[in-house]
Amino acid sequence: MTRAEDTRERILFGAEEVVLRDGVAHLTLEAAASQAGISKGGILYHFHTRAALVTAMVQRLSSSFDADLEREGGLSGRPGAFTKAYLQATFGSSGEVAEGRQRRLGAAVIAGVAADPELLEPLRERFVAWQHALVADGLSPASASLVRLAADGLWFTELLGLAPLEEDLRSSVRDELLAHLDSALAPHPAPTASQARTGRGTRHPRGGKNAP
Amino acid sequence: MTRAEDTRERILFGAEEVVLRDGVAHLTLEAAASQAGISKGGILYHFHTRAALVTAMVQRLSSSFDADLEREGGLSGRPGAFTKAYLQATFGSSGEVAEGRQRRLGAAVIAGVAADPELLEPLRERFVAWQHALVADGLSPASASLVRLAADGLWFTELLGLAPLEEDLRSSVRDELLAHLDSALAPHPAPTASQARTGRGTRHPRGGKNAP
DNA sequence: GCGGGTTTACCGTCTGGACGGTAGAGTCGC
DNA sequence: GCGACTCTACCGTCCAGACGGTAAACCCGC
Repeated sequence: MTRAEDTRERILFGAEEVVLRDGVAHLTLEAAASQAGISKGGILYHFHTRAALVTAMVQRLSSSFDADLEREGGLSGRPGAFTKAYLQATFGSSGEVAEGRQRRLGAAVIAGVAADPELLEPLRERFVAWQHALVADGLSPASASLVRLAADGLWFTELLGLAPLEEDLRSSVRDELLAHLDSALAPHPAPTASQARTGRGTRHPRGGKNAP
Repeated sequence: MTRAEDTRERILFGAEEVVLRDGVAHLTLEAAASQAGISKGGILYHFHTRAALVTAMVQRLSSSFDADLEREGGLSGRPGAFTKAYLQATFGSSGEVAEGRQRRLGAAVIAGVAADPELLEPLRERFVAWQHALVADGLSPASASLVRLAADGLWFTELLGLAPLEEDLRSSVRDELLAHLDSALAPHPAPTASQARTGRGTRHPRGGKNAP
């Protein structure tokens, strides 16, 4: 049991490694095998088909993000907590280590979409669930969705290396999103003298339903 | 000439079609060929190698977006114009038609990253240029980048079908981003009576450099 | 506590098919 | 009749998956 699960982990880890290093096109069973220090037959014992391997990679990704959300307090039930957790889980606390992990996990998506779009189905379902949680988080749906889009955008651009933001700009954006989030939490803040009201633009714009 | 360019277009169009319908894995020369109503040899006349085909798809994507930016007035030089154009070009004016086009063009990215990450190099350069233009657009770098991330996030989630926003939520978010953008343009708005001031949260947070 | 049987975990080889790319022979407009 | 364009074989390679084998781990009656 422990033995087998350990090997499984090594295989998944190795597969991610291959994708990041050589690109998805080079993710063959043999490549993943040798990366994990195992034979091709060995891989096929754990994953009956190549698609099964990729699926496992994708599932690993979404459950990892779920864990992050919980660790960031997204399930506390406090209004805005989920959105904030979504933001923090994506932007990460310390950018250095997190980035590698983000990219590592993103490799799964790349592998998934490359192999066959329908392998992303389980991931799609998770995204729908997250979107549900976001719009029902106590903020206006638009504000929560805005935060989500920005977070997803960050992840995406860093994943593909499409002009990812520099460290300091990145944290400025995060701060700005956090501020936006706070202001969206208190739409009618009974303006207390000098404390600037940051509201408006975030009064509830009709009760949005959620993603398809 | 016209004849050849026409065929070239048909090939690129067909290739996108295949990616969207069957997934990147099925984008073979033969598949693209038969989609374009041509033979494999015919394709190889126009694109000496498969990589050349994918590269052309990617270039088509970025120049198309550049055209959108210009059409949206992004090159007017007015402060904030580029950021606004970036936003509008991504969110599109009418969501129906635009979405198909977005996905169609996104197919190129998928194809690129799947085949070989380094085929995205030209696209990376474009992204860097856009990011440059954004941070130098007259708003705070963080505000401009925030808008960019949200736009990229929208594109990405719609591309992969990862819980894309519904039509009305989508436009709510766009409106909120536009409001954010306006407020970032006028950081010290000399509050004119009842007109709500939407500022703060966007005062310039140090002069961020731009992406690597 | 030992031998026979079963399961688990893995290995190495083989094959059928797909795919990128090549060679060369048309075809057709000008 | 030339050159741009397109076609039809064809080759070599690569890879997923099948398959048969092996060796250790684990029962389990006795």
